[in-house]
Amino acid sequence: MQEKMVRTRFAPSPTGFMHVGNLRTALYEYLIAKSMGGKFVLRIEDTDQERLVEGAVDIIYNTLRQVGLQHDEGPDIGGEYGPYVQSQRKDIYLPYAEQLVREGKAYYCFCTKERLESLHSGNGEGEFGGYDRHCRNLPKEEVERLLAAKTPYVIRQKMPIEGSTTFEDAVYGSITIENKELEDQILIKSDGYPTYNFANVIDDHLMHITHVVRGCEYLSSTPKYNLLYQAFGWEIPTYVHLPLIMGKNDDGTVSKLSKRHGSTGFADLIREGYLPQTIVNYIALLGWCPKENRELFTLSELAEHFSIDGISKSPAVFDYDKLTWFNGEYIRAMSQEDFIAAAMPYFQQVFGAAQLNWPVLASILQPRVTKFTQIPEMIAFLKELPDYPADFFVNKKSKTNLENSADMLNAAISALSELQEWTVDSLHETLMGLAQKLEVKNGTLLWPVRIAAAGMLVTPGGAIEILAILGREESLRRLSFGLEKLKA
RNA sequence: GGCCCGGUGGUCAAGCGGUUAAGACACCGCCCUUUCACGGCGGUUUCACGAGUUCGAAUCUCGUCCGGGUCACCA
Repeated sequence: MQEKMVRTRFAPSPTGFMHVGNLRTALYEYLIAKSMGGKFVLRIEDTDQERLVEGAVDIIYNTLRQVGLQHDEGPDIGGEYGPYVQSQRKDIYLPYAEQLVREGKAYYCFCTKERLESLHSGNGEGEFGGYDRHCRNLPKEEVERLLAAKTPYVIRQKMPIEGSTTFEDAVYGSITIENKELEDQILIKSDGYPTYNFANVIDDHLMHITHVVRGCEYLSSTPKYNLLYQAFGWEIPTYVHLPLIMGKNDDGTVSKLSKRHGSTGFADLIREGYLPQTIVNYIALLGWCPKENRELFTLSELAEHFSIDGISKSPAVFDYDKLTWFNGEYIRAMSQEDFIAAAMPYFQQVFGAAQLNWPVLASILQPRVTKFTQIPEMIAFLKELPDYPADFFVNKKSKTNLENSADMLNAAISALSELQEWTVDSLHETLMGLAQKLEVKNGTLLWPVRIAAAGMLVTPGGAIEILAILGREESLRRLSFGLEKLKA
């Protein structure tokens, strides 16, 4: 019993933008292949010569590399079934279309765009506005005459007029569509390039793709694919249609995720401070659920646990809150070295080239940050003391008021002035010892110290860490300044 | 509008004829605590509706409603 090697393909068009929906499709294609020991193929679909975008292919490579979706075959690394760029395969498609013409399964169509447009506008809304099959039964001599006269043409597939077509989808089950709903679709465009649908079928067959994985917006065109496979007598692949990713609109409704819902491009999310592995983990769970009750997965763990029967049928709303939670989880799981390295650009945004006690700064930030982009705002107070009112010193729970805050600050300043070493440990020891000596609760001493050191009610980290980062000189300056404020 | 596909809390979702209807995010409360966060504990909130099948339905069937997708010489 030898199973056929599973092969999936990611077939993006180089549009210059990697939508998370596309990325999720790529992810599932990768996971389906890898979970079954198969191969994942990258194919660039650039048959639309009018929409070519400079550098767009590099964006595809970069994105796949950042998230770790390493393909086994593709334009950059080659493979047995290349080339892997459709524009380089241009000559492959026409002979297949001509074969269908010879066999009476397709035909030349000479209709002008103008005529086709009039067809669409002719009947009112709601009517089936498809092609009227004007050229389907043109006399042979007429076809030859028009061809000889170099009349521009397209090649269309003859759809059955009667009956219905049924196909199986691994997610949605058995789906039947009446053939009369199907238009005689164009296979070869007048510029000689194949249409997306046609090239897709030819390439998938030639590249031995076993699982055709794509968004379920293709569900209703799948019968056309099937009919094409049948016309050639080719084996039909396993279809895996994925539920759509939706975005929430302002009015509470949902629709296919698009730019108006916020950042929907991979690059946008990265720019906003999300980690590549966060994005992978989150979108893996949008439309798929593991057998066990668990949410945190690395890419290789996903490949281990993925299975098609866990794919959901219903559309999923993209939730930025949950994505942010995932990001926080990944940030907290980082080693301190990695965290510092990743946060350094944001540190430098505030401090320039200055050197601070990065480990202490990291220790207070890492459990609090959910996106790296939050960092500059969170640490700005360390660079410059904000203006703050004296009543910040008053806190009921810590039992502080204007009078005892001044006392606390006074005591703290004299104790800290004596301090030899300026570290978290020595500061901790000194201030805790002082509170004990003064017979006040820790909060009574530390609240005013923190307020004077930070100038803010809410800070990342406590008084001790903040003093440690500030250093002796700046700390004492800020504490004295606070004391002045209380005396005034 | 035709056709296709969906519908379990605000969101992601488990569930495949018998469950007190998991879990996560978000939200609220408590604890921890020098603020916030982290962590711990607890809580509010769900099977779209109506028939039918069945001893028994979130699970099966039909209808209704709602939502989405699709109807190109785009991919």
